[in-house]
Amino acid sequence: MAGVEVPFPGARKRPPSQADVAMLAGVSAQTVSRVANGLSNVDGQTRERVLTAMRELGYQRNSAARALVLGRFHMLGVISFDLSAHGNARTLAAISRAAQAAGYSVNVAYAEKPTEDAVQQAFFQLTGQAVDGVVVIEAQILDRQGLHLPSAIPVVVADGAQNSPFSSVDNNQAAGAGAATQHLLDLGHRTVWHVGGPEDSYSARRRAAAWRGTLTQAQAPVPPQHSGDWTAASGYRIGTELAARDDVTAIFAANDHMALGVMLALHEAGRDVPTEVSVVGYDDVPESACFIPPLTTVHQDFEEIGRQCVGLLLDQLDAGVGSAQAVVSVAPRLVVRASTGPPPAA
Amino acid sequence: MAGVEVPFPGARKRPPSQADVAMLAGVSAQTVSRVANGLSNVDGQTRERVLTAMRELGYQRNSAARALVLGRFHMLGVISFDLSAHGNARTLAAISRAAQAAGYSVNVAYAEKPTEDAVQQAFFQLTGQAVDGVVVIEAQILDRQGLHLPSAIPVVVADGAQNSPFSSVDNNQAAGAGAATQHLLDLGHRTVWHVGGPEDSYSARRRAAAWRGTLTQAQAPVPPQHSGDWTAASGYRIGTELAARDDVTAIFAANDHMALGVMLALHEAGRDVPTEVSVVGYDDVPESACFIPPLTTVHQDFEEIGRQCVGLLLDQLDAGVGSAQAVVSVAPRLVVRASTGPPPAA
DNA sequence: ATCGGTCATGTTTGCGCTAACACGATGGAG
DNA sequence: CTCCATCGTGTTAGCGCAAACATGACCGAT
Repeated sequence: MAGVEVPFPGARKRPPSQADVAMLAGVSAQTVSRVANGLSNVDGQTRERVLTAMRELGYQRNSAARALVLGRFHMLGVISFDLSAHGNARTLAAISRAAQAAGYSVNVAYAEKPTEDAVQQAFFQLTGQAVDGVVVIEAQILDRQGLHLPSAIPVVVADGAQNSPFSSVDNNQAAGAGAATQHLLDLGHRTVWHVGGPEDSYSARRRAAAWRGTLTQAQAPVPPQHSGDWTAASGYRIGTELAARDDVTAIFAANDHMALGVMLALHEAGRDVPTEVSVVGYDDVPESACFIPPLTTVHQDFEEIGRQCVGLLLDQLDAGVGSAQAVVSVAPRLVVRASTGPPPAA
Repeated sequence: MAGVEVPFPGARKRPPSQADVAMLAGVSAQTVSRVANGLSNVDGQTRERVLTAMRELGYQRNSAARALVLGRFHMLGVISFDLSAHGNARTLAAISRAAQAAGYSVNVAYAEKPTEDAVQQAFFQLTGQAVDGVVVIEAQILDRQGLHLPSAIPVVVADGAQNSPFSSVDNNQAAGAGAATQHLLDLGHRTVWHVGGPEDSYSARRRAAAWRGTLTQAQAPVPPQHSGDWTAASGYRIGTELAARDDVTAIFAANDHMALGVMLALHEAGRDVPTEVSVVGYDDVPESACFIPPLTTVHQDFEEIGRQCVGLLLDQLDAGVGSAQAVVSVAPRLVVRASTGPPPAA
């Protein structure tokens, strides 16, 4: 009997607005706005009445109207190419969490292939959908300045090219890959073979470069590099070749899944891990501790990556887009398990 | 040197509006709107002039203003609990793809735990951020009607409870788990042991129920069920127990990662797969073909799930929220690999 | 008592867009 | 040659919100 407007099915075309709440609470719409925004200059009793009215009507701010008037959307865009890759999914989750904590939502645009066209399209989709900033996960081609950004929108690249014109956050891949290689050398291996990721991936390139650099610095011979496509199947294929060579005693794969494929190939060739061949991966996917044998690998802190991405983006938003370009590196950590050991006695 | 306005740093406070384009093209804002929406009743030459002006200014529709006036946001919300789980990440990717194809964006809300509070909060975040519909991935507690939805918003549940008040899309888990169990029985195993997922997961419950049902129907004894938490580590822990029992010759794990842990435990206990013990997983994660040995498992079509989710949501949007509740089931497929074989000769 | 200052609240305005309507020009039917 | 439908285009209004400004009540200091 009171003014309680029960939303019965089918009725109520539009959700309640500030005006509705204002009417019910007997105040002006502006006062409702002040309460909704938590401004201090509202009388305690008035605020209570407004809050009650809000609850009664189930009022929620219309974010479109709010965005329209503020010019800010409180939404971040994420462009990703392959969410079935563990690292990318984890990074997205972390970005989402960090954004949520900062009061932002995350809008995901999925680009099938990391071609320039696809990225361009994803950018349009996002800016068209009203985002305040964009994170690109594992961008491979963003160094091409050909990207025509519709407006001066902040962009942060996660695990992308380091020479890109954008701020970037990534794992210190050089440190991780270097530690992995050095670990094998320290065990006494004469050299380390590398199963790399795809050539067009900057992550893969940086891991390979660090592998090569570490070998060179240790004056170890640098074996020819093999390149897979991150999948276990490609690791298996390359592993088959490597298993056939007696002089291969240590293999560093650019990710855990390829390492898994390598180990299967070694197993089928009758070469034991780690007594005959040592294998190291990269990523520390949760199940790598249960590989046969448990895999020595490099652990990455995706949560930190996500936090940093969102942090940089919000910084740029506050400081204006022209602000300084930042490059943040997150330290990885070598996790030693049972897949590595000293080389067989020569 | 033409009128191409290059966005130089710091300049240009606000992006161009329809009015700006209209000015440049010498038409009214309404005509620009018509062109932007692809309406037919615009003269060819006029359209060209407008399009040229749009390109010159780099015009993009302001989706906030558009949403404000239309009451539609062209955005779908997705609530997810654990993106590091392979299936969830794949489902999200598929939803994103399908949504994009339908002209919708995807807003991801990450709920840490599938508690009612967290879901409620995620819902508020999404509806507050202006979405037209919501997909909940792997909801565990949505049967509680206690969920207080802010408005009559379409909701579809992917892989959640089947008795929920919402439309749902999921894998036909009964068929998949049944096929896995039957496969082992057909090979001659007297019975099949089950390593289940967490008790509060509907997916896990349904797989376990189908396993039990298949055994019962075949008049095979039903061994006690063990429950893990989807991780390889929990599979390993349970696998250690099972490996100690001589009467265990066939194990069906509720996902591939737990199967991996089980196989490691069997390996360490000196029990060979598949000659002594057969193992089947669920999910067909891409790397399961490279487990040692390659894993027999159940393949799920995540793309189809994503498509169906988006389809149902858009149907509800068009038909009104009161429309019929739909339950869609996507058929899984048993993939037989090297981890299963006949039991050892008794 | 008078004044400037503070506080709570109301009023006005416009963000960018599209639905609805208005209007003039054209064209075929009568 | 008139009439009305059609077509291309312009005009107006309002979506829900918050910034800017306006108002009036109250206060302590003079």
